[in-house]
Amino acid sequence: MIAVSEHNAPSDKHCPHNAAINCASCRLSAICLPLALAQDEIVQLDEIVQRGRPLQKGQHLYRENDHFSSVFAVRSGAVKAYSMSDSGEEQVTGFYLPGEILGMDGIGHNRYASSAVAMEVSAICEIPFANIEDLSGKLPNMQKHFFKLLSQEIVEDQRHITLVSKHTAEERLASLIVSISARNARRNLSPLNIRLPMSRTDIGNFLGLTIETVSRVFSRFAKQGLIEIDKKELVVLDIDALKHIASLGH
Amino acid sequence: MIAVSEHNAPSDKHCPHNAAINCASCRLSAICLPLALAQDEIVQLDEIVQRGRPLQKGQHLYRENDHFSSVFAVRSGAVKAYSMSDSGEEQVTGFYLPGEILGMDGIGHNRYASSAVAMEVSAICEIPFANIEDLSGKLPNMQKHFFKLLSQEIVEDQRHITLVSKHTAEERLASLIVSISARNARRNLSPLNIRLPMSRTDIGNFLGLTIETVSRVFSRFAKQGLIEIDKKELVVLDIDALKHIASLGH
DNA sequence: TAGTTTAGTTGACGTAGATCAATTAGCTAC
DNA sequence: GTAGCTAATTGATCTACGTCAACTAAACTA
Repeated sequence: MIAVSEHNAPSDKHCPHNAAINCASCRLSAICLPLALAQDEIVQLDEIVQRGRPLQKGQHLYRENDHFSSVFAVRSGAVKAYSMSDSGEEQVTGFYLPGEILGMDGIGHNRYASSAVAMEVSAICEIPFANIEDLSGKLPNMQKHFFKLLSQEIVEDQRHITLVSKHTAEERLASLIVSISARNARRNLSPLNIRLPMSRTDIGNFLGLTIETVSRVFSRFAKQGLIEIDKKELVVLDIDALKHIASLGH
Repeated sequence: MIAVSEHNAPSDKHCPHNAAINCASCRLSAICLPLALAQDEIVQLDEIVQRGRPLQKGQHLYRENDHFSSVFAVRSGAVKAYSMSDSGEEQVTGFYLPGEILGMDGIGHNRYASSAVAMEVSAICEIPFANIEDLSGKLPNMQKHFFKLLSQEIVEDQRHITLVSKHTAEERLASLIVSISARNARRNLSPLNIRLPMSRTDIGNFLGLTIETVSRVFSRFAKQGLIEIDKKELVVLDIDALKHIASLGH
């Protein structure tokens, strides 16, 4: 099936280190950090990127309150970020797919404001932030891009606030499906055949719903012929209807 | 009363332009942009800051989708940011008090993602972002500070997501009161005698509640002896109890 | 192969907060 | 002074989603 996340692809499974020897040759370069840089600048970025062993499912990339030192790019797999409130309940703050950057919440106070854990086997690029700051002083493109990245995360978080505070369960779930579909498309994966890397619990937590409500809404969408869903395998049958539901007012 | 917002102070009302001839002498310098800069760097910041006429209540600073060019610092008064969803409903995304920076949501796509409107007569400093980028290239302190500012806004937005998706009406409102109280304290205003610059409608919208629920919770807090409230005049009687409620789990 | 654990589904019922509606109190206009 | 507004409060009722509980089906293990 075309939509299976690429961490299952042989290349990643058998030689994860070779999957991207450098940023210039990485197949995510068009959507990841190199996006904003010129050829010779990518070389400089490349020198500071660290490519580690792949993370196993359940392994943490960093934990809330850890000393902040790096941001991370997902190369394959999927990562979940979550924070713990004073009262001990978990809040999933984001899902990160290949080409996406996480860890930027640590810049403000030199400590990560959230924990990040692999939801499946994942290859990760680590970029020490001190090096990013140096490079940003030298390369205006780099500085501009990071300002943009941070600002875009603000905008997304504000959209998410609207989603969870003003929208129904159906609108929230439709919105998540549409978002994942669009992010799949950006990576040249099928936007209609999706393997959800996260559990119902994570989805519910992220959307401010219970697992039961998530399950019921999935069932309702299936009954209406908008999707087919079997555990984590999701087939989108009517993306336009979902987009319409996602953009509905309350 | 000590807690009245300083836009009512004669100095601001009668000579708003003299209130801060430059950043170095501005009484908000300890909490605003100059915070992170050395003396000689503040001079450079000062050269790019534009201090305009005060905004009247209801006047806009910028509107959603306007071309992005500047970020703004509130010098006196209070500003509300809000965005309009596809479906036309308003979402209040933040309240900005003196010393606070807004407009950074525009960096990512060169258009403001929200509108900003004065909730009362407000003096505003405008800082063209192109100049900030230039200056950030030259002054590492400046670059670092802006990265931090952006990151902190991300962290705050994520806290707000938790607030509206996992907390009760009482916890949300207690949280807002505690936040405004703390921000008053930062400006050396009374943390217990507060003049709320925003309407019940704005509070409800910001917290994901209806105006009726906001009103009822205020009344309940008053009945419990935690606050006294008369329209926009709020006296905090038991800040510890409010902090406790604000940090409660769901 | 049965026994336990974990993720997900579905149903019955309860509740926090929304909705609808009536009332009050300032404010402006004339 | 009173008519018309708008912001806020308070009460009565409704409902979307949460809670509690029973059940199914993988997946793990011993």
